[in-house]
Amino acid sequence: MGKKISMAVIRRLPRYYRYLADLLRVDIKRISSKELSERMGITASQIRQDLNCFGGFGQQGYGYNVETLYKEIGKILGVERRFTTIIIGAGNMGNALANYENFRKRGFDLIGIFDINPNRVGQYINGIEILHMDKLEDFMKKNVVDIAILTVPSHIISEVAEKVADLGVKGIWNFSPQDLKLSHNVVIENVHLSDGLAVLGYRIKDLEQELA
Amino acid sequence: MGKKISMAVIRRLPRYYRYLADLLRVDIKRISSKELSERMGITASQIRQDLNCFGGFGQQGYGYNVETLYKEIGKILGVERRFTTIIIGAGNMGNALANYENFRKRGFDLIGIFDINPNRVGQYINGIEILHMDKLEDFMKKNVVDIAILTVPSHIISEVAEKVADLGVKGIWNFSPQDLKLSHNVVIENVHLSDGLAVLGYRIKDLEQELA
DNA sequence: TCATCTTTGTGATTTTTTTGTCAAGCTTTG
DNA sequence: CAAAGCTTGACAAAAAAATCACAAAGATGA
Repeated sequence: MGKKISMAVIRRLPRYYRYLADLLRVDIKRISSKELSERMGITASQIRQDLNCFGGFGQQGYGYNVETLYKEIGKILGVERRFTTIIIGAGNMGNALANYENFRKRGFDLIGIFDINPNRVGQYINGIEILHMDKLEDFMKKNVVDIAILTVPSHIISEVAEKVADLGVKGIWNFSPQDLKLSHNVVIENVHLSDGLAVLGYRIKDLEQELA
Repeated sequence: MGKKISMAVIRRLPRYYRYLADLLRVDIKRISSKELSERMGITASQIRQDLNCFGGFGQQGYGYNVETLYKEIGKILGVERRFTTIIIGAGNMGNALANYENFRKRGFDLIGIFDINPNRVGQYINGIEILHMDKLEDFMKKNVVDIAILTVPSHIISEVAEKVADLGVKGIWNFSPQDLKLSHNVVIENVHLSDGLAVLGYRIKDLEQELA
């Protein structure tokens, strides 16, 4: 019955969602796969095939209703459901993420921030008090935490990951350069910012050689 | 002659590079595609094929010399060449990136930080003074800047991008939620952190349904 | 209302990516 | 130094992803 949808498609959904939000903002009511393809720089065919994985949102001769499509993709991504998150590691990156307003709009509610540094504990970020890691277990017993955002140093990442997994998080967003792998039934997304930068470097070198 | 190497392969290189760095750190001298495949969770066949795109670094019956391979991949990625970078936008994310020590190790040297906020201008991050955007043009005429890291609000992103492109950057690392597209010969990597989070949300929902 | 246009959804086709297989060749060991 | 054991590189096969192409159906406009 449920034909599995490929990750390639899933990873494009947030991008569709962003473009649709842009259209909504400028009050465009309908859009054809052709026009969207021009804006996004992908083929119309791919757009139609992607969207069709989730059901026929379009209408022949008309295209897609922007608002409907936006809501549908939001539903697929879980914006409606909402997820609670905590940040562990209130360093520079943790701080930046805690201040990122967009997450809330996309369905993610930050409900706790933890650190081990006594200078940080007790401070507030974006209205949320930084708690000591000692309080983590207690906190997670009193609150449902869907996602742990880990911005801790590499050398403790797996220890912290194991801990939050044991305490019942459903997903981990890992910002440490160390890849994470757990046995638990926990979904993991590893970020690796510098990988993107490295690819940028490669592409620059490549372009230079091509032009030379 | 030069058969083009696919992006799929390129995007895996930084990951190989990280794993090799780990091996070096624990003083492992040689590694077979088989063992590396077990550590990385991909097939040995893929590793051999990936590495072979750039030349035969391995040796039958022995495997790959970790140090050699590490250096070779570093060369491919441009670590040897090094790139100069500036950060535009000294907000939370700009601040976090400016403090990220790993970039230097990976071949990227931060040489300037710019902002428009008078409270930020004059402050130092990681030993670098935040300059006012007014100084950007002058700075870029006196210094070769390879990469501009843009952590500015969406509504000014394309303006800033155009500017740095005109002033000669070769690459842009874009952290604004708005996709960038320029006509110039400038390489662009869009980051979109929240897309990753959205995918995490999807995968959690998906797993829950599967288990239900 | 009818004819023309537009645009979707879908199956077929092509391209790309990943995986499997094995001869060739180096390493290791006694 | 010969035999046994590994492991690569290359090619073939399979799988996955992207693109093409078109019938079907609604939209538009006279």
